[in-house]
Amino acid sequence: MREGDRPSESIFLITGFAARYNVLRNGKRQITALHVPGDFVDLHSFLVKTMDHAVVAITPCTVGMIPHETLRGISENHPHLARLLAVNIAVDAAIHRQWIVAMGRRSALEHAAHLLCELFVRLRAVGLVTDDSFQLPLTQAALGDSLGLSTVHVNRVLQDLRKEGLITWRGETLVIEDWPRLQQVAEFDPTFLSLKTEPR
Amino acid sequence: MREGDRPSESIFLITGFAARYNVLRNGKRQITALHVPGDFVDLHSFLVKTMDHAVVAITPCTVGMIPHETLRGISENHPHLARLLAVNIAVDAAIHRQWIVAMGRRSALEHAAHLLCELFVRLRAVGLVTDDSFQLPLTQAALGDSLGLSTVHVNRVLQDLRKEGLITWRGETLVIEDWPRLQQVAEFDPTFLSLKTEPR
DNA sequence: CGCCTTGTTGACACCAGTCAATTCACGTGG
DNA sequence: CCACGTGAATTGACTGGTGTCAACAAGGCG
Repeated sequence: MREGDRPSESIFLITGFAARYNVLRNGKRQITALHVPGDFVDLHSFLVKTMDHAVVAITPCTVGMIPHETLRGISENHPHLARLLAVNIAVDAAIHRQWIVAMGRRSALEHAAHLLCELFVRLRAVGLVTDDSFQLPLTQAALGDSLGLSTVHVNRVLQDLRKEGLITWRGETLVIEDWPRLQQVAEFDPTFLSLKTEPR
Repeated sequence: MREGDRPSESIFLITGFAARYNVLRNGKRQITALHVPGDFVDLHSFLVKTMDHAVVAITPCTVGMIPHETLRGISENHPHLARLLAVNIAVDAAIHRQWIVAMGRRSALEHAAHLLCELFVRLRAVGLVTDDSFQLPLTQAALGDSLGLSTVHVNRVLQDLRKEGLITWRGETLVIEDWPRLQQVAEFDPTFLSLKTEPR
C-alpha cells in the first residue's frame, strides 16, 4: 500500500510482520510502526480516508481484508465492537508516543533496547514467545529505519547489547538473555501497551 | 494530570495551549503532543484507563471536562458521534507518526520547520491565524522538549530560520514570513492532519 | 531596584553518520 | 559437491551535527 492510496478495506495481520513507513525526498526512510500477528495494520484508513504513509510486508504475510463497509456496519450496530476498534487505534497511538520519547530522549542503546522490550511483550501477548526467545525477521537496515539510526550504528549498538549479555540474535531468532536488566537499560514500562485485561 | 492517573473524565481544550509529556529517570522530558484550542487532550483515557504520560497546561487554559460516563453513553447511542471521537484519536496518531518521521530522519532545522508548519495549519483551522501570524506561547526549552533537541540547539536553529527569512518570532507572536519556502524546507504535506472536510 | 526566567553566545566534547572495504551466510547453478 | 553471486553483517577511519557547560544579556514583575 502506498502513500496517497484510499483503500476501501482494512488489513488484519494474521501471520508475518509488516511495517508502516514514510520516505523523504532525500531517500531516507522512517518506519513509524511495526506490526505483528494479531495487529490491525491500517484500521485508521477506515476513519481517515487517504493514507499518509505506505505499508509493506516485511515477511510473507497472511492477512484478513475487512471492507470498510463492514466496519461501518459494525460500528453502527455494535457499540461494544466499535469501542474495541477505537481502543486498537488508541493503543497504536500510545506506541507511537513511546517511540517519540525514545527517539527524542534516549540514547541509541536505550532506544534499541526499548524497541526489543516492546516487541518481546507484544509477541508474548500473542503467544509467539517461547523461552524468552522469538522470531525477529528484521534486517539491521530495517531496524535502523525503525529507530531512526544508520545501519552501521544499529550494528554497533546490537554488539553492545550482546556484549552486555542482554540479548543474542542469530539468524532470525532473538533471545532475551536477561529480561530484567534489558528492561532496566531501556527503562521499559509496559503500561502503554494496555495488555492488562480490564473491562472495556 | 500525572502518569499513572486513571481519570474519570476527558478534557476538551477551549482556549490555551497544553502538552502531553513523559519524563525519564535522568530528568529529561519529551513532549509527545502539543494541543491547541479545539483539541481533545486525553480522549484516549476513556478507552485506555491508565495514563501513560502526564498532561500540563502551557498557558492558562479554559477546558471542558466530559465524564467518561457521558462519552460511553454517546458512543453507545450515537454511532455517528462515536465515529467522530475515533477520528479524533486517529488524527492524533497520524500527528504522532509525523513527529516520528521528523525525529528520525529530518535535520534539526527541518524538524523545527515541520513543527511550525504543523502548528500554523492546525491553528489556522481553528481561526487563530491572522496575516500568517499566530500566538506561540512556548519557551525555547519547551520547543526543545517537543523536538527532542537541547535548548541551546533550538536557539541556534531558530536563528537559522530567521536568518533565512522564513519566520519572525518576537515575544509570543510568530510570523510565517515565507510560507511556501518554509513548507519546502520542512517538506511539509498537510495530508496527515486530514483537515479536508469529507463525509465521515 | 533586583530577582528570576528566558534567550543568546562561545568553546569544547561526543554520539552517531558517512564512506568504503571486507567478511559472512546462503541459495543457486554448473 | 563446490564455485559463485548476492544481500546482510561487520569493521575502521573520519566527519559532523547536536549536546553540554558556563557565562552573560534581556526583560518582566513584585
